[in-house]
Amino acid sequence: MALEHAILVSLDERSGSGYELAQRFEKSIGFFWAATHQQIYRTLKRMVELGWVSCQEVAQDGRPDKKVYEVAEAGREELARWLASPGEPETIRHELSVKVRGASAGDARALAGEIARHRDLHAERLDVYLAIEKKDFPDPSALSGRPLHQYLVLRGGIRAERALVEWCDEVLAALREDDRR
Amino acid sequence: MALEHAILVSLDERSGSGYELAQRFEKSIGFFWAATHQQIYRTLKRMVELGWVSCQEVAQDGRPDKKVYEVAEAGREELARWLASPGEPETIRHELSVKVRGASAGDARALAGEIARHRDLHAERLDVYLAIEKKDFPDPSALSGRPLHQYLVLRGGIRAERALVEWCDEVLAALREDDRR
DNA sequence: GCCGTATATGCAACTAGTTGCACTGCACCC
DNA sequence: GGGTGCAGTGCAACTAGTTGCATATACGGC
Repeated sequence: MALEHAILVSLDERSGSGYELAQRFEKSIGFFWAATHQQIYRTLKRMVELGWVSCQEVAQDGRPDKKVYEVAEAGREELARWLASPGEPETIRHELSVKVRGASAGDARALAGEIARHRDLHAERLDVYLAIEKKDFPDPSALSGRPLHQYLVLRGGIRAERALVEWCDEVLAALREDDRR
Repeated sequence: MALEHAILVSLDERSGSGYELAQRFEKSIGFFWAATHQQIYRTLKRMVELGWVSCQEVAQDGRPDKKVYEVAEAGREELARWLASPGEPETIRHELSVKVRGASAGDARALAGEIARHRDLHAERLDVYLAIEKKDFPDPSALSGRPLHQYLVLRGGIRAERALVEWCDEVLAALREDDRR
């Protein structure tokens, strides 16, 4: 499992509470590793037991107390070990492809609507990524170390979303053409 | 869940046993929806209970008996309903991106080796897809209906693998450059 | 005072997916 | 007659992920 490791990576960048982590998984880390707050809280608990992170309760005024987590020495070791260890390529589960493949069993027009919807969702995501690229990484060739790594991951997101948008367009064009005949 | 639907799509193309389905998930459907034989057998059982597929035991000579599954009327209806119904975009879980983002916490050289390995895996997959494209779809503009849909899904695989190979190359070049400085 | 929203954490029950193993039948080879 | 390997089905136990709900503090608006 990699959720532990995704959390280690995030806490290594900056210590924080479960709540803060959940927000990062909403808007940054979550772009390439999705997780709900439930998963995060449960996993943090386990990681404390493993000694990978340490936990400190912090009282706040105007807000409920929070538990701030920090990567421990054992966590840093585990992270380094995991980074270098071979992993399987992802198991692919792409629902939209299943739908396209099954198109003959249903209404091709309705399916085209669904694909157009996904096309727009991916185009939106792509725009978000491109905006981040422009704002946070105006001069990529000057990057080094951590910011470089963050930039490279963003580049992966851009490539993936762009590929999806283009594929949706290809599918839509082909379905339209097939419909005309 | 979409495994039921992936199975419906596959059985709609051609009826078959759990074993045959498991093989298709290894080499064709599995390119975009992964499933083990365990999942398939369990799900087929459930689908019989739901009335989505019918099952017939077939004696074979020289081999153990098998159960051949076929899409039932209710299954066809369910498939048509599902095709037109909106689905969420996939929850992304891309381990390699997590590793790149965490690169600063470990040995960048070792990580580069891991990325190169994945690059080759994706390049291999890409070659497989391109070979299928060349062999099974020599004239894409003439395609229609089911073969067209199959071709379009293959095109998605090609685009995705190509994007991954190119991203790995970009990451490797950037890490090398950063290492030199 | 009540409602909505944001911060903050968590249990319980469920669904989905993985891993390891077990069994049968038969063919083929040494 | 013993091993290997493919075809074929399946249970049991586990890990991972989802969903619905519960709880508490506190700020601001009506």
